[in-house]
Amino acid sequence: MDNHTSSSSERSDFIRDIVAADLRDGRVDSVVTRFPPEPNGYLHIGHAKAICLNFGIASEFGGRCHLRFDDTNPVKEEQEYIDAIEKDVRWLGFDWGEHLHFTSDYFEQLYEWAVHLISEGKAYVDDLSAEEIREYRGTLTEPGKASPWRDRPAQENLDLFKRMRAGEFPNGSRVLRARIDMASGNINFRDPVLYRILHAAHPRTGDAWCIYPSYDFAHGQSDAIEGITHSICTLEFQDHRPLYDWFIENLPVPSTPHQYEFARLNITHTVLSKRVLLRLVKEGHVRGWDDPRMPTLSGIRRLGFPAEGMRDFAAMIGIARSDSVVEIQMLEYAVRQVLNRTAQRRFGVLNPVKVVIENYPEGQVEEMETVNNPEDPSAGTRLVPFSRELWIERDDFMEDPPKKFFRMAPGREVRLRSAYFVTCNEVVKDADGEVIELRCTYDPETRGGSSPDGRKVKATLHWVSAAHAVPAEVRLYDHLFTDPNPGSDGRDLFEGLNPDSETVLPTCYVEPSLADIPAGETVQFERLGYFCVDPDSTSDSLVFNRTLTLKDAWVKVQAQGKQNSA
RNA sequence: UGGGGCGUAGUUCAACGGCAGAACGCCGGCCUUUGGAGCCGGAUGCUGGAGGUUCGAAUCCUCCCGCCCCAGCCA
Repeated sequence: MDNHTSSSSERSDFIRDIVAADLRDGRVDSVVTRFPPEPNGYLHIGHAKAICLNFGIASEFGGRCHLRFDDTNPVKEEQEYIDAIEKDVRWLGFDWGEHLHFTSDYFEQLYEWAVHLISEGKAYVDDLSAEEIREYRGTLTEPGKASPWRDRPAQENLDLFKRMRAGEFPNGSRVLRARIDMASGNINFRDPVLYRILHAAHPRTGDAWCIYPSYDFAHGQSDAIEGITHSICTLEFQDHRPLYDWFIENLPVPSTPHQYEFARLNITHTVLSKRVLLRLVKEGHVRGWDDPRMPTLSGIRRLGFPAEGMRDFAAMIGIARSDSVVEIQMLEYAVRQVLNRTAQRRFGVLNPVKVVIENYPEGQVEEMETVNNPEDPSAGTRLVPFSRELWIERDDFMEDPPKKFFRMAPGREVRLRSAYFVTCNEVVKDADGEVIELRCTYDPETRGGSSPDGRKVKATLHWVSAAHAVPAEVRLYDHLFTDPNPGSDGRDLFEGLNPDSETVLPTCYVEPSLADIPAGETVQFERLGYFCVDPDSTSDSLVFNRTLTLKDAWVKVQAQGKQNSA
């Protein structure tokens, strides 16, 4: 497999440069990366960036990438999350092959290595409470001081550590600490905790253990066990790298992995923090982890974002070490690119208003041929029934149109896509003055949508035959937060939630070819946007989620009009 | 006030001592049986600042400024 001529491998960044140099100079024989999620929540778009990076590098350089669950804290972790994470990584398009691993697989080895450190006088059991440890640690500007237990003899430490494992002590009563440097400017070196007592059932090891290793003591050693060559993580772990290296140097590990850090992803109008996402779910601001408004992979999948768009986006934004916030428009662009190419076109009317074509024979039905995707001739054509009474979009008519409104208006001829030219002659209103029906005539010579005399119309409208229409619920989605940088104004994050992030339209009409469309499929409703069939959908009651709108020049004209008149 | 990082168009990134570029966004035009898509064109930078080295600095050096991360028995 030669990826090196493909466009994706032309992309470069400082990490790929390092990998290429390590391979070239023989520091590694082949590259091994890993994606190491903690199963304490669902994966989000920020994780997708890391997944694309790790799996992408492995595939571009002919190496491999492991999926490793960093499951060292049973009080926060659940099997549900493990299952969801595996599903999401696969959905994104990546395969870890044989290399599904769990840090918990290494608990016995990690324990032995802890014993090794104790024997060398490089670790000790501390009886201080959590609060005392914090006090002894010092502050950012003042050095810490030694715990009274710091010089405990190795034999006593060994004995105590064994008894910690045996379950003789309650939670929080003792910890195992590395013995490094209480005065270090790097706080991670001030005798970091290696093991804590947690009498809690673990999703995988059950009650086999009541002491669990900390992240610092587990991560690098797990990398070493798996032969990871490049351990890639986010910037907040930079300060941990010297400690990561310290364990690799002071333990008889089978390989010497190295850690590299990159800037985590931030996106406007949303938030990528597991803590906040968990709150959104638990407090009911959204309906679940897979709510279409959530930036989780399960959320965007339900919204209708294709995995390919997500991967393209990851390639677009690149990898760097500076903090940044990507405009969500860039993600949306990547998604539209894919959907424009792949989504079949259909007719759907969201806010229906009735059209009656007075000179069209009552009871007549014509099957109008129309293309499934102008971007892809191989998608073919389909037949859409046309009849005397139709639904069109309420927004496509104005009784008193402003200058730049091209759509239907009294006396104006427009095209019904793939059907006929029609002209509105009369507007029927109800008692409240609401337009309820548009009486039109059609020109039989314009069948298919073009006129033999060559006359033009400015607008083309989508439509659905009333007699053949399939009712559907359509859920309109918008950004979760109104503010591009949620919480930046210092107010509570949740006050900035967009109240209009979801709008449910219960009475929409779609063309009959959509009657049996399966959940998960995405189509373009012409002129409106992309719509994905929600899992709530049944053949009796269709439900579509609006993935994204199409770019709409008219909304810009409207906005400018408002500005001018203001 | 200790330690570790980061500053290049509005945004995300390139440029690795040799004319500061791309993508997204924005503006204008063309085209159009989607006001979509596509095509063409345009604007936008004191490369955070000040010194220095050099024929030549975004790039190397010094100082300054700003922003981010670290004081969990979370990861």
